[in-house]
Amino acid sequence: MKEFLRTKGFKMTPQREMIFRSFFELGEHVSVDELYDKVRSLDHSIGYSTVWRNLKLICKVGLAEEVNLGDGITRYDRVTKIPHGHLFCLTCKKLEEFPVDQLVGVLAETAGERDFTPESFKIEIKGICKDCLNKSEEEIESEEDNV
Amino acid sequence: MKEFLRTKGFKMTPQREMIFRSFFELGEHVSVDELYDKVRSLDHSIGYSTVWRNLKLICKVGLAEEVNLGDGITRYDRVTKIPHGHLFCLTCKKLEEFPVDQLVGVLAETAGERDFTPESFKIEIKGICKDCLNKSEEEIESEEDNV
DNA sequence: TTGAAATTGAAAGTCGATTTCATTTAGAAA
DNA sequence: TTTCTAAATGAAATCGACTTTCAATTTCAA
Repeated sequence: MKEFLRTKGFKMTPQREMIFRSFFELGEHVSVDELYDKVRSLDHSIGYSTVWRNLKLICKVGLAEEVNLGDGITRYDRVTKIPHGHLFCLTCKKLEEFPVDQLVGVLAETAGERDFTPESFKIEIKGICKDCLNKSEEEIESEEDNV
Repeated sequence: MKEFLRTKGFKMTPQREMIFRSFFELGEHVSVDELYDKVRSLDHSIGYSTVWRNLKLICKVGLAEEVNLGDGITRYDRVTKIPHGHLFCLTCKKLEEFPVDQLVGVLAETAGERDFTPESFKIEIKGICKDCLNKSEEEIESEEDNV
Protein backbone atom coordinates (compact mmCIF):
# COMPACT_ATOMS: atom_id res chain seq x y z
CA MET A 1 0.00 0.00 0.00
CA LYS A 2 2.87 2.33 0.81
CA GLU A 3 4.31 1.81 -2.63
CA PHE A 4 0.90 2.14 -4.25
CA LEU A 5 0.47 5.56 -2.65
CA ARG A 6 4.01 6.64 -3.38
CA THR A 7 3.51 6.07 -7.09
CA LYS A 8 0.59 8.48 -6.88
CA GLY A 9 2.60 11.10 -5.03
CA PHE A 10 1.33 10.53 -1.50
CA LYS A 11 3.24 9.70 1.63
CA MET A 12 2.52 7.02 4.19
CA THR A 13 2.04 8.01 7.82
CA PRO A 14 1.05 6.06 10.92
CA GLN A 15 -2.32 7.81 10.96
CA ARG A 16 -2.94 7.04 7.31
CA GLU A 17 -1.96 3.43 7.77
CA MET A 18 -4.44 3.08 10.62
CA ILE A 19 -7.24 4.88 8.80
CA PHE A 20 -6.86 2.84 5.63
CA ARG A 21 -6.73 -0.41 7.56
CA SER A 22 -9.76 0.49 9.66
CA PHE A 23 -11.76 1.53 6.63
CA PHE A 24 -11.28 -1.80 4.92
CA GLU A 25 -11.99 -3.68 8.15
CA LEU A 26 -15.29 -1.86 8.64
CA GLY A 27 -16.56 -3.07 5.32
CA GLU A 28 -19.28 -1.41 3.28
CA HIS A 29 -20.98 2.00 3.47
CA VAL A 30 -18.78 3.60 6.11
CA SER A 31 -19.55 7.15 7.25
CA VAL A 32 -16.88 9.59 8.43
CA ASP A 33 -18.22 9.41 11.97
CA GLU A 34 -18.15 5.61 12.02
CA LEU A 35 -14.60 5.53 10.79
CA TYR A 36 -13.60 8.33 13.16
CA ASP A 37 -15.02 6.42 16.12
CA LYS A 38 -13.19 3.26 15.14
CA VAL A 39 -9.88 5.00 14.57
CA ARG A 40 -10.27 7.01 17.77
CA SER A 41 -10.66 3.81 19.75
CA LEU A 42 -7.22 2.82 18.46
CA ASP A 43 -5.53 6.22 18.74
CA HIS A 44 -7.23 8.92 20.72
CA SER A 45 -5.00 11.69 19.39
CA ILE A 46 -6.10 11.40 15.77
CA GLY A 47 -8.03 14.32 14.35
CA TYR A 48 -11.41 14.30 12.65
CA SER A 49 -10.12 16.21 9.65
CA THR A 50 -7.35 13.70 9.17
CA VAL A 51 -9.88 10.90 9.02
CA TRP A 52 -12.03 12.89 6.62
CA ARG A 53 -9.11 13.78 4.36
CA ASN A 54 -7.94 10.20 4.21
CA LEU A 55 -11.40 8.96 3.36
CA LYS A 56 -11.36 11.41 0.49
CA LEU A 57 -7.92 10.13 -0.46
CA ILE A 58 -9.15 6.56 -0.54
CA CYS A 59 -11.71 7.73 -3.08
CA LYS A 60 -9.18 9.75 -5.03
CA VAL A 61 -6.92 6.76 -5.55
CA GLY A 62 -9.92 4.75 -6.67
CA LEU A 63 -10.39 2.36 -3.75
CA ALA A 64 -13.78 3.68 -2.66
CA GLU A 65 -16.58 5.93 -3.79
CA GLU A 66 -19.15 8.13 -2.15
CA VAL A 67 -22.67 6.88 -1.65
CA ASN A 68 -25.37 9.44 -1.12
CA LEU A 69 -28.80 8.31 -0.01
CA GLY A 70 -30.41 11.65 0.59
CA ASP A 71 -30.38 11.38 4.38
CA GLY A 72 -27.62 13.97 4.72
CA ILE A 73 -24.89 11.46 5.49
CA THR A 74 -22.20 10.65 2.95
CA ARG A 75 -21.11 7.04 3.10
CA TYR A 76 -18.05 5.51 1.50
CA ASP A 77 -18.31 2.23 -0.31
CA ARG A 78 -15.35 0.08 -1.17
CA VAL A 79 -14.95 -0.27 -4.91
CA THR A 80 -15.27 -3.88 -5.89
CA LYS A 81 -15.34 -5.48 -9.28
CA ILE A 82 -18.95 -6.48 -8.81
CA PRO A 83 -21.51 -3.73 -9.43
CA HIS A 84 -24.35 -3.74 -6.93
CA GLY A 85 -27.50 -1.85 -6.09
CA HIS A 86 -28.73 -0.74 -2.68
CA LEU A 87 -31.80 -1.60 -0.67
CA PHE A 88 -32.13 1.22 1.89
CA CYS A 89 -34.55 0.71 4.75
CA LEU A 90 -36.25 3.99 5.58
CA THR A 91 -36.97 2.82 9.11
CA CYS A 92 -33.74 1.31 10.42
CA LYS A 93 -31.41 2.89 7.79
CA LYS A 94 -29.85 -0.47 7.10
CA LEU A 95 -28.29 -0.90 3.69
CA GLU A 96 -28.43 -4.20 1.83
CA GLU A 97 -26.90 -4.94 -1.53
CA PHE A 98 -28.03 -6.84 -4.56
CA PRO A 99 -26.33 -7.71 -7.84
CA VAL A 100 -27.09 -5.58 -10.87
CA ASP A 101 -24.82 -6.83 -13.64
CA GLN A 102 -27.55 -7.31 -16.24
CA LEU A 103 -29.31 -4.09 -15.25
CA VAL A 104 -26.11 -2.13 -15.73
CA GLY A 105 -25.87 -3.62 -19.18
CA VAL A 106 -29.29 -2.25 -20.03
CA LEU A 107 -28.36 1.14 -18.59
CA ALA A 108 -25.15 1.29 -20.58
CA GLU A 109 -27.19 0.67 -23.72
CA THR A 110 -29.65 3.37 -22.77
CA ALA A 111 -26.82 5.83 -22.24
CA GLY A 112 -25.25 4.86 -25.55
CA GLU A 113 -28.50 5.50 -27.39
CA ARG A 114 -28.39 9.07 -26.09
CA ASP A 115 -24.69 9.66 -26.81
CA PHE A 116 -24.10 9.86 -23.08
CA THR A 117 -20.77 8.56 -21.78
CA PRO A 118 -21.49 6.85 -18.48
CA GLU A 119 -19.02 6.90 -15.62
CA SER A 120 -21.11 5.36 -12.88
CA PHE A 121 -24.50 3.82 -12.29
CA LYS A 122 -26.66 4.05 -9.24
CA ILE A 123 -29.60 1.78 -8.55
CA GLU A 124 -31.45 2.20 -5.28
CA ILE A 125 -34.60 0.86 -3.78
CA LYS A 126 -35.95 2.63 -0.72
CA GLY A 127 -38.58 1.01 1.42
CA ILE A 128 -39.08 -1.14 4.48
CA CYS A 129 -36.95 -4.17 5.21
CA LYS A 130 -38.32 -7.49 6.37
CA ASP A 131 -37.38 -6.95 10.02
CA CYS A 132 -38.99 -3.53 10.27
CA LEU A 133 -42.10 -4.73 8.50
CA ASN A 134 -42.50 -7.55 11.02
CA LYS A 135 -42.03 -5.12 13.89
CA SER A 136 -44.66 -2.72 12.61
CA GLU A 137 -47.09 -5.61 12.12
CA GLU A 138 -46.53 -6.63 15.72
CA GLU A 139 -47.27 -3.09 16.82
CA ILE A 140 -50.52 -3.11 14.90
CA GLU A 141 -51.48 -6.41 16.50
CA SER A 142 -50.77 -5.13 20.01
CA GLU A 143 -52.79 -2.01 19.26
CA GLU A 144 -55.69 -4.22 18.28
CA ASP A 145 -55.35 -6.05 21.58
CA ASN A 146 -55.72 -2.77 23.41
CA VAL A 147 -59.12 -2.02 21.85
CA MET B 1 -55.85 24.06 -6.16
CA LYS B 2 -57.29 26.14 -3.34
CA GLU B 3 -59.89 23.49 -2.68
CA PHE B 4 -57.32 20.72 -3.00
CA LEU B 5 -55.23 22.32 -0.29
CA ARG B 6 -58.20 23.13 1.89
CA THR B 7 -59.21 19.48 2.04
CA LYS B 8 -55.73 18.75 3.38
CA GLY B 9 -55.96 21.47 6.02
CA PHE B 10 -53.86 24.17 4.36
CA LYS B 11 -54.79 27.72 3.48
CA MET B 12 -54.21 29.54 0.23
CA THR B 13 -52.25 32.77 0.20
CA PRO B 14 -51.01 35.04 -2.59
CA GLN B 15 -47.44 33.92 -1.94
CA ARG B 16 -48.38 30.26 -2.03
CA GLU B 17 -50.35 30.72 -5.21
CA MET B 18 -47.35 32.33 -6.88
CA ILE B 19 -44.88 29.75 -5.60
CA PHE B 20 -46.98 26.79 -6.70
CA ARG B 21 -47.59 28.29 -10.12
CA SER B 22 -43.92 29.12 -10.61
CA PHE B 23 -42.82 25.65 -9.56
CA PHE B 24 -44.97 23.97 -12.15
CA GLU B 25 -43.91 26.47 -14.82
CA LEU B 26 -40.25 25.81 -14.17
CA GLY B 27 -40.67 22.15 -14.96
CA GLU B 28 -38.40 19.38 -13.74
CA HIS B 29 -35.66 19.20 -11.09
CA VAL B 30 -36.14 22.62 -9.54
CA SER B 31 -33.85 23.71 -6.71
CA VAL B 32 -34.94 26.06 -3.93
CA ASP B 33 -32.65 28.76 -5.26
CA GLU B 34 -34.00 28.48 -8.79
CA LEU B 35 -37.55 28.75 -7.57
CA TYR B 36 -36.65 31.56 -5.20
CA ASP B 37 -35.06 33.52 -8.05
CA LYS B 38 -38.09 33.05 -10.25
CA VAL B 39 -40.57 33.99 -7.54
CA ARG B 40 -38.45 36.95 -6.48
CA SER B 41 -38.56 38.32 -10.00
CA LEU B 42 -42.34 38.40 -9.67
CA ASP B 43 -42.53 39.63 -6.08
CA HIS B 44 -39.42 41.03 -4.49
CA SER B 45 -40.85 40.95 -0.98
CA ILE B 46 -41.23 37.18 -0.77
CA GLY B 47 -38.97 35.40 1.71
CA TYR B 48 -36.64 32.50 1.10
CA SER B 49 -38.11 30.45 3.91
CA THR B 50 -41.58 30.87 2.48
CA VAL B 51 -40.40 29.48 -0.83
CA TRP B 52 -38.63 26.64 0.91
CA ARG B 53 -41.61 25.79 3.09
CA ASN B 54 -43.95 25.76 0.13
CA LEU B 55 -41.64 23.52 -1.84
CA LYS B 56 -41.79 21.13 1.09
CA LEU B 57 -45.55 21.49 1.11
CA ILE B 58 -45.75 20.60 -2.56
CA CYS B 59 -43.95 17.39 -1.64
CA LYS B 60 -46.12 16.77 1.39
CA VAL B 61 -49.32 16.89 -0.63
CA GLY B 62 -47.78 14.48 -3.12
CA LEU B 63 -47.22 16.76 -6.11
CA ALA B 64 -43.41 16.55 -6.10
CA GLU B 65 -40.56 14.64 -4.56
CA GLU B 66 -36.99 15.34 -3.62
CA VAL B 67 -34.18 14.31 -5.92
CA ASN B 68 -30.72 13.99 -4.45
CA LEU B 69 -27.75 13.60 -6.76
CA GLY B 70 -24.95 13.87 -4.25
CA ASP B 71 -23.84 17.35 -5.30
CA GLY B 72 -25.26 18.92 -2.16
CA ILE B 73 -28.28 20.44 -3.88
CA THR B 74 -31.74 19.06 -3.29
CA ARG B 75 -33.91 19.28 -6.35
CA TYR B 76 -37.66 18.86 -6.55
CA ASP B 77 -39.18 16.79 -9.27
CA ARG B 78 -42.80 16.94 -10.22
CA VAL B 79 -44.51 13.62 -9.60
CA THR B 80 -45.76 12.19 -12.85
CA LYS B 81 -47.34 8.87 -13.58
CA ILE B 82 -44.37 7.80 -15.65
CA PRO B 83 -41.34 6.51 -13.73
CA HIS B 84 -38.06 7.76 -15.12
CA GLY B 85 -34.34 7.55 -14.50
CA HIS B 86 -31.80 10.35 -14.59
CA LEU B 87 -28.78 11.00 -16.74
CA PHE B 88 -26.68 13.51 -14.78
CA CYS B 89 -23.84 15.25 -16.60
CA LEU B 90 -20.91 15.69 -14.24
CA THR B 91 -19.60 18.59 -16.30
CA CYS B 92 -22.57 20.84 -16.99
CA LYS B 93 -24.85 19.41 -14.26
CA LYS B 94 -27.67 19.03 -16.76
CA LEU B 95 -30.25 16.38 -15.96
CA GLU B 96 -31.88 14.31 -18.66
CA GLU B 97 -34.55 11.70 -18.17
CA PHE B 98 -35.17 8.30 -19.63
CA PRO B 99 -38.02 5.80 -19.21
CA VAL B 100 -37.51 2.91 -16.81
CA ASP B 101 -40.82 1.05 -16.68
CA GLN B 102 -39.39 -2.38 -17.40
CA LEU B 103 -36.35 -1.81 -15.17
CA VAL B 104 -38.60 -0.90 -12.27
CA GLY B 105 -40.41 -4.16 -12.82
CA VAL B 106 -37.17 -6.05 -12.44
CA LEU B 107 -36.31 -4.08 -9.31
CA ALA B 108 -39.70 -4.75 -7.76
CA GLU B 109 -39.08 -8.46 -8.29
CA THR B 110 -35.64 -8.21 -6.74
CA ALA B 111 -37.08 -6.47 -3.70
CA GLY B 112 -39.81 -9.06 -3.41
CA GLU B 113 -37.31 -11.90 -3.42
CA ARG B 114 -35.70 -10.32 -0.37
CA ASP B 115 -38.95 -9.60 1.49
CA PHE B 116 -38.25 -5.90 1.06
CA THR B 117 -41.26 -3.62 0.60
CA PRO B 118 -40.24 -0.97 -1.93
CA GLU B 119 -41.53 2.59 -1.72
CA SER B 120 -39.42 4.22 -4.38
CA PHE B 121 -36.82 3.40 -6.97
CA LYS B 122 -33.88 5.47 -8.09
CA ILE B 123 -31.93 4.82 -11.24
CA GLU B 124 -29.15 7.21 -12.12
CA ILE B 125 -26.38 7.33 -14.66
CA LYS B 126 -23.62 9.84 -14.07
CA GLY B 127 -21.22 10.72 -16.83
CA ILE B 128 -20.60 13.17 -19.64
CA CYS B 129 -23.34 14.34 -21.96
CA LYS B 130 -22.95 14.62 -25.70
CA ASP B 131 -22.46 18.40 -25.69
CA CYS B 132 -19.75 18.35 -23.04
CA LEU B 133 -17.98 15.46 -24.74
CA ASN B 134 -17.85 17.40 -27.99
CA LYS B 135 -16.51 20.46 -26.21
CA SER B 136 -13.73 18.52 -24.50
CA GLU B 137 -12.78 16.93 -27.82
CA GLU B 138 -12.53 20.38 -29.37
CA GLU B 139 -10.27 21.45 -26.53
CA ILE B 140 -8.00 18.50 -27.13
CA GLU B 141 -7.86 19.33 -30.83
CA SER B 142 -6.95 22.95 -30.18
CA GLU B 143 -4.26 21.82 -27.75
CA GLU B 144 -2.83 19.66 -30.49
CA ASP B 145 -2.81 22.68 -32.78
CA ASN B 146 -0.72 24.52 -30.23
CA VAL B 147 2.03 21.91 -30.29
C1' DT C 1 -67.39 40.25 12.32
C1' DT C 2 -64.35 37.66 15.08
C1' DG C 3 -60.90 34.60 16.82
C1' DA C 4 -58.14 30.48 16.43
C1' DA C 5 -54.98 28.47 13.55
C1' DA C 6 -52.10 28.84 9.65
C1' DT C 7 -48.78 31.61 7.19
C1' DT C 8 -45.23 34.84 6.46
C1' DG C 9 -40.40 37.23 6.45
C1' DA C 10 -36.25 38.05 8.74
C1' DA C 11 -33.01 36.33 11.37
C1' DA C 12 -30.81 32.91 13.86
C1' DG C 13 -29.55 28.14 14.37
C1' DT C 14 -28.17 23.48 12.79
C1' DC C 15 -25.03 20.24 11.15
C1' DG C 16 -22.20 17.79 8.05
C1' DA C 17 -18.62 18.97 4.96
C1' DT C 18 -14.51 21.60 3.99
C1' DT C 19 -10.68 24.86 4.62
C1' DT C 20 -7.18 27.40 7.19
C1' DC C 21 -3.01 27.65 9.54
C1' DA C 22 0.77 26.72 12.40
C1' DT C 23 3.41 22.74 13.34
C1' DT C 24 5.21 18.23 12.45
C1' DT C 25 6.78 14.51 9.54
C1' DA C 26 8.07 11.61 5.47
C1' DG C 27 11.21 10.54 2.34
C1' DA C 28 14.07 12.16 -1.73
C1' DA C 29 18.35 14.39 -2.54
C1' DA C 30 22.88 15.65 -1.22
C1' DT D 1 23.41 10.18 7.68
C1' DT D 2 21.92 14.87 7.35
C1' DT D 3 19.24 18.23 5.10
C1' DC D 4 15.38 20.18 3.05
C1' DT D 5 10.95 20.64 0.83
C1' DA D 6 6.51 19.12 0.02
C1' DA D 7 3.04 16.53 2.23
C1' DA D 8 0.43 15.52 6.28
C1' DT D 9 -1.54 16.50 10.71
C1' DG D 10 -4.82 18.44 14.51
C1' DA D 11 -7.45 22.09 16.21
C1' DA D 12 -10.28 25.43 15.16
C1' DA D 13 -12.68 28.24 12.10
C1' DT D 14 -15.54 28.49 8.12
C1' DC D 15 -18.87 27.22 4.63
C1' DG D 16 -23.29 26.57 2.85
C1' DA D 17 -27.57 24.32 2.31
C1' DC D 18 -31.17 23.33 5.05
C1' DT D 19 -34.33 24.12 8.98
C1' DT D 20 -36.37 26.43 12.90
C1' DT D 21 -37.74 30.36 15.72
C1' DC D 22 -40.52 34.24 16.65
C1' DA D 23 -43.27 38.20 16.33
C1' DA D 24 -46.48 40.06 13.16
C1' DT D 25 -49.90 39.20 9.64
C1' DT D 26 -53.49 36.81 7.17
C1' DT D 27 -56.89 33.27 6.16
C1' DC D 28 -61.31 31.51 6.64
C1' DA D 29 -64.70 28.81 9.48
C1' DA D 30 -67.99 29.85 12.92
